[in-house]
Amino acid sequence: MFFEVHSEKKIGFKKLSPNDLGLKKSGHQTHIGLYQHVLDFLPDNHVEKAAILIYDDYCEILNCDYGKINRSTGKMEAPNIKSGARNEHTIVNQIREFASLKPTCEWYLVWFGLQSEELVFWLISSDSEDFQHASNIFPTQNKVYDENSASFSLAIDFLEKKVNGVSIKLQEEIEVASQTGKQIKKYKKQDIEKANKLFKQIGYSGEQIIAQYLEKQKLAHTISNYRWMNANTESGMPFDFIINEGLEEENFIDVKSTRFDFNQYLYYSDEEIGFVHGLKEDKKYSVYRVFDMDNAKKKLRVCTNCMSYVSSVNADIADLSSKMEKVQTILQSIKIGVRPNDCFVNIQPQIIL
DNA sequence: GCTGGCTCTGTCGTGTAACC
DNA sequence: GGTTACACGACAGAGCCAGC
Repeated sequence: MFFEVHSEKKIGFKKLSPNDLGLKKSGHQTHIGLYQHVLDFLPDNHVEKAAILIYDDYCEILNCDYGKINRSTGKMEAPNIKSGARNEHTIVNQIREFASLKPTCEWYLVWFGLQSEELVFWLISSDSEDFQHASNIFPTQNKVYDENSASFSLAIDFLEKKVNGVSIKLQEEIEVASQTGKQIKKYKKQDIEKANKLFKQIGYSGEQIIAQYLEKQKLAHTISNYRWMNANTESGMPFDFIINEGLEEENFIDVKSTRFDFNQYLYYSDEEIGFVHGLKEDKKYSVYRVFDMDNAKKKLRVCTNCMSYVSSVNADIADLSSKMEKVQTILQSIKIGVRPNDCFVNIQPQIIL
């Protein structure tokens, strides 16, 4: 999701000096020096950018002050990223904090820009597995690699997997933000919009997978029939399928899909809670949780019996709504998130789809 | 292969601002 | 007013390359 290398197609690879790392007591360096011709799309004057720092399994979006030294000749050169104030959470300060924990290691930095003009910094310590990969990819230290270099495509391929792999937590947060509308400052509006689009695609793919699964069940006479509400157009109903298990018995199915693990939060609107709460006793409601959607083998767990949870939440919503009315305020819509393990009494073992 | 000039990068002295 | 932190930029040295 994050990974689209900037069209300048340059990657810098540098061994960091003790002064870069802030490890030399006599040094006063307040920046890490970078090389020219990488991040040339940024202005010469110092600008604050969002940057992703990756170090082993650590991945975080931090502030980064990028710029160049203004020489007396008027030339702008020697690009660098500044440390900022001591307590400021910047790329340089975080790199120096990691380096201070292993003062005997050698440290390397890989950096490049994304099409979104965000920056990526990959910090590597000489005692890490990443260092072995980096040594294979980059045969020469302290060099700028471009698309004509054999290392470039190798590096992009490895870094794409690395960035997408270690940024799972960030992507989970964005998936949540896309479903709830929650504003998180570090994510740009485009990221949320992309995640929202992706989430809708994943939601529809999940429903398609369940439609195929139910078709097989129907042929095996495990169920008598089913109806897919969104097969042609989005129905707007608070459920996705109705399954007929016997002549009269109806089971309302809501398919909740995620690229991540089973226990990622499920999100309900107050309308969905009201619908489930209002079901008659002869009707059933289940969530078909489709997870690991990024893998070739998607997984399913069927979750049933959430009436106790729904009754409690519905009462709380009604109570809150009533209290708001007392101060001439209406409760227009609510989104609630809950982990499947915390709201369903019966959760069936996983099925590989 | 050697030399000299140019470019690039890292180091660190110094001025300034912030803080106590 | 003294101390500390930070930013700026001069300068040294390494690396590169053209000319011989």
